[in-house]
Amino acid sequence: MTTLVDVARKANVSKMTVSRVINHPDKVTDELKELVYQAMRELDYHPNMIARALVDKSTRIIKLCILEDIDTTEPYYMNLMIGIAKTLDLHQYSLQLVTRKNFDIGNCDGYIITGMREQDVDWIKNLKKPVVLFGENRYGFDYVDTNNKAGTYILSQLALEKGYQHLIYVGIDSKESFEYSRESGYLQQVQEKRMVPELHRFDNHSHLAEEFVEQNWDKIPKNTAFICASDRLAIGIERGIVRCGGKIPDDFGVTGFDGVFLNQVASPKITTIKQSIIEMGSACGENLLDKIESNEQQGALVFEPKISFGGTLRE
Amino acid sequence: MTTLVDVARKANVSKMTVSRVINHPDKVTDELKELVYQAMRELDYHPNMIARALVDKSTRIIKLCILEDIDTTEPYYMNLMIGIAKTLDLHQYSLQLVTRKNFDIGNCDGYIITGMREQDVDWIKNLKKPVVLFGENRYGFDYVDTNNKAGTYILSQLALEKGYQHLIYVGIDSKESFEYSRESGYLQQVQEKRMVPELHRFDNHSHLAEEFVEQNWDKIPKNTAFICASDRLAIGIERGIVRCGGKIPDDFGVTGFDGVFLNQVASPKITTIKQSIIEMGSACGENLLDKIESNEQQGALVFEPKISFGGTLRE
DNA sequence: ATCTTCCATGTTATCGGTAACAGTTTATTC
DNA sequence: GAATAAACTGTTACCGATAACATGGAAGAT
Repeated sequence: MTTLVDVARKANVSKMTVSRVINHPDKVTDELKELVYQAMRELDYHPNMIARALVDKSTRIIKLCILEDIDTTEPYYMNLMIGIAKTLDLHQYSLQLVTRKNFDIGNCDGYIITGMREQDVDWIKNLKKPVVLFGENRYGFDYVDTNNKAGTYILSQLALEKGYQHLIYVGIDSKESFEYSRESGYLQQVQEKRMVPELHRFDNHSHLAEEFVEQNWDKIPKNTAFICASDRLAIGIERGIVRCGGKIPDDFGVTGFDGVFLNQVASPKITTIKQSIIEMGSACGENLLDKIESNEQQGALVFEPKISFGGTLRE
Repeated sequence: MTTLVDVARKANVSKMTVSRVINHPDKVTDELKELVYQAMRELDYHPNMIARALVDKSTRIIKLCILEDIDTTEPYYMNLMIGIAKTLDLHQYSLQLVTRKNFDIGNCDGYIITGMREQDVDWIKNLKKPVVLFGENRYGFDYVDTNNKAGTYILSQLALEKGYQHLIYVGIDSKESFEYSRESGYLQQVQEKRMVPELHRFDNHSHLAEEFVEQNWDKIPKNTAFICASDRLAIGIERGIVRCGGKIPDDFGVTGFDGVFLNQVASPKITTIKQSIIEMGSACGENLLDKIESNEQQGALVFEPKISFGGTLRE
């Protein structure tokens, strides 16, 4: 492996000059810089990150901590990791997957945390390394997320444009920030149109939504669209309607949120918000690395939602 | 952060002695060792992996390279990563997720490769760091996998015990080693019972298996069990049988292989081989780390298959 | 023309460990 | 009991980089 010294020898300069060419190129004359660059090229030199890390007491490790139960069937986290890993690789950082349990084993330069709930706030506040959350929050932590409010807002709008006359919101029964945002997107749309909002909340299981439809079938008028906070709930609603003999999308509309896996087994497919988790993961990594290098708050990174058209809203 | 020198000072020895207590404890007297251990405890000392890595030119990075298309809906790779990460964490290694494209960016101490095909063999042979494959192979590479042959063998056996009188094997149309093994497990069972084998092969898509059943429905006698090389194919067979009016499990049996995701949406659930990918991932990590530290071939690690009972074979 | 000041470069020490060698003590041998 | 081997422990150099300080020469000030 070629080292700084090899390059220095070849370029006839001290190794410090080489180091400077890499880290503070403005402090070296163009002439020498050219020599050094050439030597680096000829020797195919790549700085040894380990040595550098030893000096500046860094680790070049980023820990990804998934606080939710990850034993799910969703490719969500896989995509997230792929996205993060992609960025980190480019900057020669490596990704370490940890759980709350082995969180403190080994050092790192920063954290990406996802699935944060209220109870985790203090813990996160006390972390001594930069943190970026994946998922919006209202505690001032930097984060990356889809614009949740805009998502339900535009889906509600679309449903109304398609002529559905009642909009029922089916939310997740949790106090997480994204849920509030999704609710408020629906509410805003409904209020702008001077309609009466109707909200229901369940744990995020399709069968609960399905039961809800079955038990309230007689009270649900035709021409209703359900704006759901997740694809999972949307699938449940869809199944409930089908089972009760309702016609989708002619008499009833359904929209979801997520666009990851479940959408692929539903029939017809749910019209939903598509989130490019990979892309968002990349952004997450970049945000964190910027933060590490600049030591400054980077702010939130919000992705504008895109509708993924399925067959659960009229054409 | 406490260092070797801090510990040495506290224990009144040289830092070399502390280093030896950690790496070659047999070369230090018990008396000093005790002193050092105590100092380490009191100071909560943890060796700096970066410094160590600088000396022995290691990186403490393991690259996981997934050669197949990972944009699937299976949680398979997620589980694999969780398993690997678990072990690596314990040994203060970190996991880097790479694709063939960015494979060479940055150094590492070893590779875990999955999804290898014939065309990758030469490339893998030329890698200069230890490699463990996830998935069996016949090129002499160390690997971790389920005992594929035993899997179809015991499923075939089970089907026969349940009284099905014909066994049809539905395989994946590929030349990968695991497929050969699964075929041979079926074949061995069938031959032991002096039955006539019947094999069909398709790309690993459920609809192909489904079409096969529909097109050959009249030729398939009652009391047949289908031994499938994947859950995906099994689901297709199941759907085909249901669509043609066949009764599962009374008149027809179906078994799969994998037990990861698809099993959860099938109705009835497929009787299949359950693979604990997480556990296998851990084993993979351990195997590789042993190899790195001992510099010796570790051999294959084969997990014995376990049947996951669904509703596609008679009670 | 001499004294600063500034800028580009080189030298030294350091990060936290480990290997190789040196020195010291204890045990073994004849 | 002196010579020699064996067993510990300490010293020094080094891994590959960077920061802080030292040096030397050119430009600017007086």
